[in-house]
Amino acid sequence: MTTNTPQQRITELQLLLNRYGHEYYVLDSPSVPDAEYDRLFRELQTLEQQYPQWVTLDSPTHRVGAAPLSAFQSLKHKVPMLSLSNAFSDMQLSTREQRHAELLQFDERVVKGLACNPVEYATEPKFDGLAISLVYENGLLSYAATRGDGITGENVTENIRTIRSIPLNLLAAPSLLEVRGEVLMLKRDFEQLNLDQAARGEKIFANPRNAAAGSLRQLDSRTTASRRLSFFAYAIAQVEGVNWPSSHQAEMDWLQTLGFALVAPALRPVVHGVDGLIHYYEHVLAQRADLPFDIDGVVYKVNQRTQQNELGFVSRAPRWALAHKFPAEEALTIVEAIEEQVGRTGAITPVARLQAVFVGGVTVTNATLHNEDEIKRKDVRVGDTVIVRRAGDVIPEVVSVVLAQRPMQAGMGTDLFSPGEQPRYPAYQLPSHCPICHSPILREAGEAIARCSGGMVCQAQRSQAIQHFAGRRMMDIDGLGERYIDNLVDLGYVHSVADLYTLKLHDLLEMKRRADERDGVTPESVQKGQIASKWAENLLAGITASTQPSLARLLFALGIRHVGESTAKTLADWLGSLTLIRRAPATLFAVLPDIGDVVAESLANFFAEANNQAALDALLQHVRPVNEHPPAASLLERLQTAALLSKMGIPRLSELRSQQLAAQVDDLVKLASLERRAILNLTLPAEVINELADWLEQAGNRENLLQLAKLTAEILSHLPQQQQAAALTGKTLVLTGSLPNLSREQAKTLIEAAGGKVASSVSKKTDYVVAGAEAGSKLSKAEELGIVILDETGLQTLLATQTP
DNA sequence: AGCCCTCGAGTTCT
DNA sequence: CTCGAGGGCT
Repeated sequence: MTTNTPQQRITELQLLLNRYGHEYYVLDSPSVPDAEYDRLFRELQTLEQQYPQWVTLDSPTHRVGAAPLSAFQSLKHKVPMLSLSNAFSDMQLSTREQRHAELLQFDERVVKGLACNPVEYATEPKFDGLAISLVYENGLLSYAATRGDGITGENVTENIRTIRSIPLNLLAAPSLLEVRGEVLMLKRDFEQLNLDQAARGEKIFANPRNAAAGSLRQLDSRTTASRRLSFFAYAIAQVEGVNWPSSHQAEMDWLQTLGFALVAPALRPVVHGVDGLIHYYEHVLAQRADLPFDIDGVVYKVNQRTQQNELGFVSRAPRWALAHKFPAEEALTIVEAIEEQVGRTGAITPVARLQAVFVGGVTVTNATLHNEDEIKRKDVRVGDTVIVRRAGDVIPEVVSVVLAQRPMQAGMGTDLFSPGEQPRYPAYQLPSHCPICHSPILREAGEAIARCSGGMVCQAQRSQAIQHFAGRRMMDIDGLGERYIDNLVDLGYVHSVADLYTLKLHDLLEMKRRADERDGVTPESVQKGQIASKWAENLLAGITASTQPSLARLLFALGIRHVGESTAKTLADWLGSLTLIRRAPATLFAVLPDIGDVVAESLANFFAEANNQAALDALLQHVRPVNEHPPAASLLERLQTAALLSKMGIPRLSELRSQQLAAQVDDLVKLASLERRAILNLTLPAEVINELADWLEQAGNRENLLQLAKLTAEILSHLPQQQQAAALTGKTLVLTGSLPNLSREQAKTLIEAAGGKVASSVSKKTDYVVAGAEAGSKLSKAEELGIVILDETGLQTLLATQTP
């Protein structure tokens, strides 16, 4: 061996070890014995310790992990990690057409969209692991992130570095490359890990997926390094510096030459037409158990990129790809009881308590039965043997009852009970009264869900209202978990959300002590007391930290029916202040975008309730929304008399007629004060006039109109004086494809800030379409309709233009 | 009147 | 994640 400088030797060892590692972990064909690898590895470690100045980021020694983090940082994806549409095959059905109905539909849509048959599809197994995005800059792994919600993930770079089958530097280096793939644990590594864990008396993982997730979520990457994780690439999200390969298959082949691990080519063939897809599905399903890793289905992608672009996206999923899931694993168990849960809105949900059964990788003991009709349809009874599965691989569900195994019923000659006795296995009956507060349970006509009528009288609803209030997306009160809320409510320390803000340290400690006593938990020692007081201090800090929410969060936190995160934001953005919102009539709410009659009524009803107003007053003693502002300038056009009139629910008053009417009585006050005679003189079709006159004479309508008029005048007077319209006031834009520098969210925020509206689909009313890379069908539609199409620069220019 | 999409609400387990 | 309901558009 030639002797050279330590620096040269370090580089040499790094290259060698990276090559051997690649052979071992990616190609699965090592060219040197493990002992030789270990020897070189130790030599490199020693040298690097002596000469830390020559250690590089991509050194294989970095794979042993770095110092622990205190938390993962969140990281915004440059290109969102989309999800795929799902299809299932119903194995119960006999003909191929019935079994694969959803798959056939997919192919049909693709064929139609491309005018090409048969279409060339790239296939691959659908790994049951964790989706990860890897970003390489000039060939070096610069960061790695989890999928998260698809927009924002967590920075797990340190942990990812320890995965041997992920190259730290690429064999050829585009200036930028973002690769998507799945981190998972091979079955054999999972089994070995559990053996090791058991030997050390540590926790056993339920399945490879959980083991992989648990390992990747370690804050101490040295732990991750000790677990054997694998990575398989399946997509490219960004490339710069070289041409983007022209097909999915070419992308994959290229990734392989760069050093990424892929599944064996036989498992990812390119097939033709729907027959090819079905054949591939059956083929993979048959060998599922023999694969070295868990999969939960297969994925089909239109192979040619030009065709992918042609098909584009529907909302968040590409139209050119489909995840075809295998039927979920099913298991038999017994229904031990059916109990009712009471939700935040009083919704009564029957839940089956099941004899514990292992299915789909976890032990299931509960399964929702959704509602009364669902139970009736499936006829689930206590004592029944049922088939359960994890729907969408997450939520357990009762598929059906095995009637043949239902214990014998009355009159069937059973020895279970004597003649004349009630049948022991009666059909399920929804209780008439709430199990918690005993208020009547009511079910509105046409609704699937029955609700407890107790409102805030019901302790279940009260404590869940508080839980909702404290939630992360609402007031975000740290340290206030479900159990503590229940205790605080049960023991009478908290009756409504405002009470949270007057809690004192000694209240919390006393509550804790009483709860422990009640539950028969004896406080063991002083130490335990310290833990409790630590918890109490944290909670108080969390409560204090929540006193300055945004208006939208506060509105969402109130838990008004039909008002979620997005509606709360609409209200906050358009109306701007709680003072206005809490006394607005339904019609004003209904004027806002995406708020119709039902939501508007729900809001008005909430604020019409004296108790709610009082609770809100109490809350405002402690909490102040920080970002209240005057109503949005663009509210003006929505408040024009004609717009309001068409929202008033006056029979026969269409939008057009509303405009005609508004032209004659330009103000609601005037209209409200008109005598019947005067109305009859208006120039509108006779039947409209009559209906209008009748409507005005009906109880309350005239008053409503006046109230609305007064409020409108008041709002108008609060609107910002400078009628300098923002650049995009009243314009509707549609975004399609991905923009080079702006995420969808950012673009949307900018457009809205300029007074524009972002719609999801192109129609005649669309003013501009902003198209980026991989723009889909929305672009072609825009072209058809002759709508102005902008790129990102065009959008920026437009935003910068101030129309007077 | 009917279709498509988005939003809200409910749920399980680690 | 999934269902159902509400809202907006054709």
